[in-house]
Amino acid sequence: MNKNQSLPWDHPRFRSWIAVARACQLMQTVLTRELAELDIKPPHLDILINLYRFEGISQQELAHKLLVGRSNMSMALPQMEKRGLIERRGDKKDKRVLRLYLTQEGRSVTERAMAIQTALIERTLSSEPLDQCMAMAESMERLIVTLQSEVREDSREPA
Amino acid sequence: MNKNQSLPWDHPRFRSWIAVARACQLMQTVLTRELAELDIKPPHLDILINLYRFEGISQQELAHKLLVGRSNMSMALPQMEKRGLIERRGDKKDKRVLRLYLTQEGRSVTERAMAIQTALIERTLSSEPLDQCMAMAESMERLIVTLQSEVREDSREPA
DNA sequence: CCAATAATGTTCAATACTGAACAATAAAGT
DNA sequence: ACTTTATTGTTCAGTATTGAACATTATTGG
Repeated sequence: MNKNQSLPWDHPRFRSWIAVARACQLMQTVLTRELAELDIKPPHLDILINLYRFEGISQQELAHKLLVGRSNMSMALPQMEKRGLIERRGDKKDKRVLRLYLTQEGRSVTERAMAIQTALIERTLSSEPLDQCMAMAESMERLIVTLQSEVREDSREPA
Repeated sequence: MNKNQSLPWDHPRFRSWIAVARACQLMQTVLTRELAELDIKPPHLDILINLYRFEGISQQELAHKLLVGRSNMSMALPQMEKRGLIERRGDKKDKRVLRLYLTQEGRSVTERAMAIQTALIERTLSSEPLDQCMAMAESMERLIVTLQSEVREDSREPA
């Protein structure tokens, strides 16, 4: 490895990505703080939002969407069920799978939490022109595809 | 909250940010996997890189740069010291502060890990035009400034 | 039908992160 | 000088995340 020439922070793409990662981390921090009034944390919000969009999803599918392990869901979901935010009902056809639903309370909390998150994002990104945001989104979508194929290279998840 | 009109995923900035967050998460997953051969994880790499750049930094300063709590460093650094990657020496002037240094081994591991990370980023971002990357970086820098001011609003960290 | 294989969710031990309470040291105010 | 306040790092209990081993149920191949 050379003296100075190849230091990572001299690579423009490296610097760019570090900025992305840092912004994400900060956004997470601020979001955590703002969600505190609803007494939920970002991981729970991610779950709620997915249940809001995809009623009756299974634990496995949910874990896959969130890029976390199944055991994660097995720990988190019973908590949320005890808090009355969600419900788990066994699938009629397949006794192995548990299908997930929001309760009335869960739906209400989710809507308030999404309002907070959306407001934070709109506020934070408001200074960036819309076409710049869109361009960024397209870049990120491409990255996601690339990275997902790498992830699936050695963990044999079907989709 | 309206029926359909104000669903978060209809907001372009919201969608953009979700993509950013997802890409970050995936990048982290892949990086974790690729760093496994050096037996370190991303949080340790972040520490190592900062020690590489800023020799003799204090634990407090390091925690601040990494956006984590001081207790985090108090847990992580002794481990890394036992592994022979870093050294902690008391400051001559101020007996409270511990200054951090890479060992020879630590420097070597850091260089190999940075090579892995840089390669991953270059490979993943290679399909994005450089000026697009730079534009993204500038957007992110602005976000970081905005978000940092929010973070400092109620945690009285000086800088 | 029955054995082997796969899929789904659970449990458990290990690891990581946080915030609050704490001990030691330094700086400021009197 | 010395009392008060601030700073630095540590400890601890609580929570989150992971991967491996496991139990239960489905599917597949004879």
